[in-house]
Amino acid sequence: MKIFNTLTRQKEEFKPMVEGHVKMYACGPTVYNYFHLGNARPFVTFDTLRRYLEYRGYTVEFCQNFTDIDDKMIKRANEEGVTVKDIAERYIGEYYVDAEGLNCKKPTYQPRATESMDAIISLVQTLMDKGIAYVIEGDGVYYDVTKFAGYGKLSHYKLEDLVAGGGERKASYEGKKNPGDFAIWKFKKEGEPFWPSPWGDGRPGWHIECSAMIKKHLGDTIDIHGGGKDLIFPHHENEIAQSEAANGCTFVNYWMHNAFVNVDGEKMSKSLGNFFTIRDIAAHFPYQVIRFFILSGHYRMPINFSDELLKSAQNGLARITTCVKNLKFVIGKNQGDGSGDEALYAVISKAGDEFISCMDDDLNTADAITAIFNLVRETNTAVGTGNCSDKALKAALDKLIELTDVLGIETEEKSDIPQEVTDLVAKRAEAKKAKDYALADSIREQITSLGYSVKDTANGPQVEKI
RNA sequence: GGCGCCAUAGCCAAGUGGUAAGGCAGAGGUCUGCAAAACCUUUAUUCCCCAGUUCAAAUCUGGGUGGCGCCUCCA
Repeated sequence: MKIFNTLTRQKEEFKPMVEGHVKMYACGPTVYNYFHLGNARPFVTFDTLRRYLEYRGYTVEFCQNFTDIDDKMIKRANEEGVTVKDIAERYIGEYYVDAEGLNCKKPTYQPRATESMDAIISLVQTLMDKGIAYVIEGDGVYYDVTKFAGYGKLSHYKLEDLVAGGGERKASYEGKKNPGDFAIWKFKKEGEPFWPSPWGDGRPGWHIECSAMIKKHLGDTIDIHGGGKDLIFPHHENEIAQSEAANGCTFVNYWMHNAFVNVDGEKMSKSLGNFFTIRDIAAHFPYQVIRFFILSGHYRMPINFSDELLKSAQNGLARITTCVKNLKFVIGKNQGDGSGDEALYAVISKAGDEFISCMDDDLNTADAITAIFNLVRETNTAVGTGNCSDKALKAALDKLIELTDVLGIETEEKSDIPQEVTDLVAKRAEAKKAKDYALADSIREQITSLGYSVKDTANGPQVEKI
């Protein structure tokens, strides 16, 4: 598999440290609110990567954190007059509602910053011991970026440029040795939660959390680290600085960054106020459609969000799910002689190969979906000609479910048809047989009003929940 | 000012040196009592513009134009 590595800015052959085993980390949410579509993109992307690696036989240790202590958490808690912990508990709960809706598998480890204080303090201590961090009285513990030679290697920013300040930069220089220095421990302020530390009560800086949690759960060096592009600098650059300076070894072998979700061509973000939460979108479109929409473009390309595009994704996904439904319906009823089996098996095998080669190419889900669509079309044709055996059709069905499952797209339906509906379907079939179409149509209306649809096929009436 | 990304049909979107995938929407047709689903046909002599390299470029190089992002919390 090839992965585009932000560090080298090229696609590289992916080789995990230990054969057959992958350690990966993705930055999780700051739990002060519902998450929006832009936030969802990395969750879905890296969940898909994880699923694909597992599909290819790797054992994956996947860690995704919860940032449950930071300025926004505190602000939110103060606004509502509750504790930071209350806010965290609430939005971690809400996170799971949406993440599960989007069919993101639970990561192997989901550490919370507030439950990782030992690891965080220990890492700060190491940086202090090595003379890389320093204390600013009444402020916090800071990282001296000039003490790490590799600073800037991920973002490809030069320290001079950062120091020069590039016009827009408004970093406070007060007390800091260099403008690029950043807080790894912030001393407590009135009304803020704090934890004891050797340098004074306080709370961790944002960047140190990830470094500490990665070290604790995955080790000093990991295979893959992912996140949104906007985290490259300063967040991930700082993680490298902290971890490599402290541990004395390579921190991450492959850095992956997804592009943004745009609205009218502009980045969806909380500060611009042009964001749509997953919860809101889910009120209009099924979660599966949202996931499918995210995966319909390559993760390093920006995608635009609009109602029209979601609708288009919904129609496209329906093509796949309809195919699965139709297959399930026809298998067992079909009288095919098997003369088309060989051709169908070839199509199934080809689709599987194509899917893998697309995904191997830097997780090209857009192309992988094309492989699925090709399988759908060929399968529909096979069903239409009616010359395939149940066994071959079942193989097509299995392959469709297998491939969509790698993408985290559910095609399985669990709804049972109530007896009442089944009876009506039978009644309608009789009416049709008697050519009493008026009655047949009125029964269909009854079925529809009960929330089901019935369509006539060569293999009899097919019922499904609307 | 520094660093970087993007520009392909009505819309979305792959392809990144070998002669334009796929999806949505539209049109026509087949099937069907009707409906639904499905299938077939159809929609870019051409990939923002200009120049160059090459037998060959949407793909490489240079220069434009337009849009976006990071450098500050941000997925």
